[in-house]
Amino acid sequence: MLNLKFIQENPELVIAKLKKKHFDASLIVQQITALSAKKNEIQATADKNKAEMNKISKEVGLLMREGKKEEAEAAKIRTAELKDSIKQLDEDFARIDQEVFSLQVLLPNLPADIVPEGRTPEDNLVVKRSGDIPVLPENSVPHWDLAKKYDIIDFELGVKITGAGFPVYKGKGARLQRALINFFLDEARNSGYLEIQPPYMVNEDSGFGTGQLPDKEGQMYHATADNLYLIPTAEVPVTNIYRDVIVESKDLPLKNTAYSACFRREAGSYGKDVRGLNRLHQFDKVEIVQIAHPETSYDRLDEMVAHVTGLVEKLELPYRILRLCGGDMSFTSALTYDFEVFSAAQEKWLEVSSVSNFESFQANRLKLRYRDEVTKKPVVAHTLNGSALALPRIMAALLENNQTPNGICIPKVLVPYCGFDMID
RNA sequence: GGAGAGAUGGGUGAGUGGCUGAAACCAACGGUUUGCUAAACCGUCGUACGGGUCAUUCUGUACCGGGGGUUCGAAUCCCCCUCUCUCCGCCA
Repeated sequence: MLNLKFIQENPELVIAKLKKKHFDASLIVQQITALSAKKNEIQATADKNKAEMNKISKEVGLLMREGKKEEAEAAKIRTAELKDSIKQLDEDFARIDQEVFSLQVLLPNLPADIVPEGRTPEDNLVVKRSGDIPVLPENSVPHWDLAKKYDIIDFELGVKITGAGFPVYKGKGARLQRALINFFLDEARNSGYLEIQPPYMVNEDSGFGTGQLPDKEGQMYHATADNLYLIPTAEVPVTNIYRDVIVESKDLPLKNTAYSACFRREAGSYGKDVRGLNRLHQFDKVEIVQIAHPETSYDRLDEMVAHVTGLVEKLELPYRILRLCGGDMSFTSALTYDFEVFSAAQEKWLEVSSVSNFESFQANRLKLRYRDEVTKKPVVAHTLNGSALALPRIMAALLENNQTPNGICIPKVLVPYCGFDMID
């Protein structure tokens, strides 16, 4: 969420910047500034009353000790009135504070200046495109047919055991998954990321910290008996490591990576987009997360984009990098680059990574700060994260693009991880 | 699942109604001393929100797991919740 003081001091700027996200913030901002002013006024009065109350209490204590009981009783007379007033003011304050907060969380993050104008995915800016679209042999088929042909992924079996969107990987399919996970984790470690193995279930506080709660609970699986949520991405548990933490400035940037299974309800998804591996309820992903100094967070973003670029290039997949336009960005992001690989049999680009700088938007909620080296005061840090990478669509593109009449070729870089160079 | 104990600042840990935003020690930071390191000594050493000078400062309030209550006054007493630990049971 946006910082309250920032909204109060820059209402016009907030409204203007959010126009790029096609979000009309004028009413909310106006309500926030009006309520905040009222809130401050109430606090001033309440604090004054509390100060007087504290003073009286102290006096009563002294008088009692001196045995001046009557004077003490006299001093008490005023407290009843003050007490009522304080109670009322505190209630008003809490109510308005809650109102301000619930308005505050409605405001999306401000897009960075270089975010392109636009509303739909068509308006995203292609900043890079690399790799040749493969020419597939005759009778080439999409990955779901390949999965069946070589018996490496069984979608029907997943339906039997759990339901749609929970595939069962078998044999070389399972081994290829495992190879990809290890490859991605090793690459991240070589780029300086600390490997983390996080919990797959999180509590409400964590869901709130990264912004899944309160509004996006419909996208998470909820274990109601224990009130825990299955993670939709490792971003949630990993970023929450730093919830309510003040880190040392010299320790920035903090770089973490984690593999996890990810669970998404994907309520409302349907049609050809969900065919095969294109959209699943459970999938594997290696995530990279950085906690950065505000002044250098965009350098860190570039570094993360370069890291992901290295991955898709080593996998020899044709890819493009998009800078998302204002209308296609997530609520929480200030700048996002999407990576898409070309899936040659489906003949379409598939999103395999999304790398974002959230600036202080997440950190505000998380209360994640660093201590400034000069002022020694806590300052809100910047958070960034990206997929590096999500497996299913990588798998889809690898299977489709590398199919030959004799089987599916494994990219060289994965052969040592797989222990085979061909699925046949 | 059953029984018991507990939750205090970065850590250990004192504190059972006012002089406690909180002892002491450790860690950290700054300094003195020193050829260097160490030791010793001195000092600093919470967060949030608000108000005034808006520059370094000054000041009010809140916070001792969370919420509520008693009281002029609560870390301290009462109630509820959450979590942690120990023992027993079960178990990868």
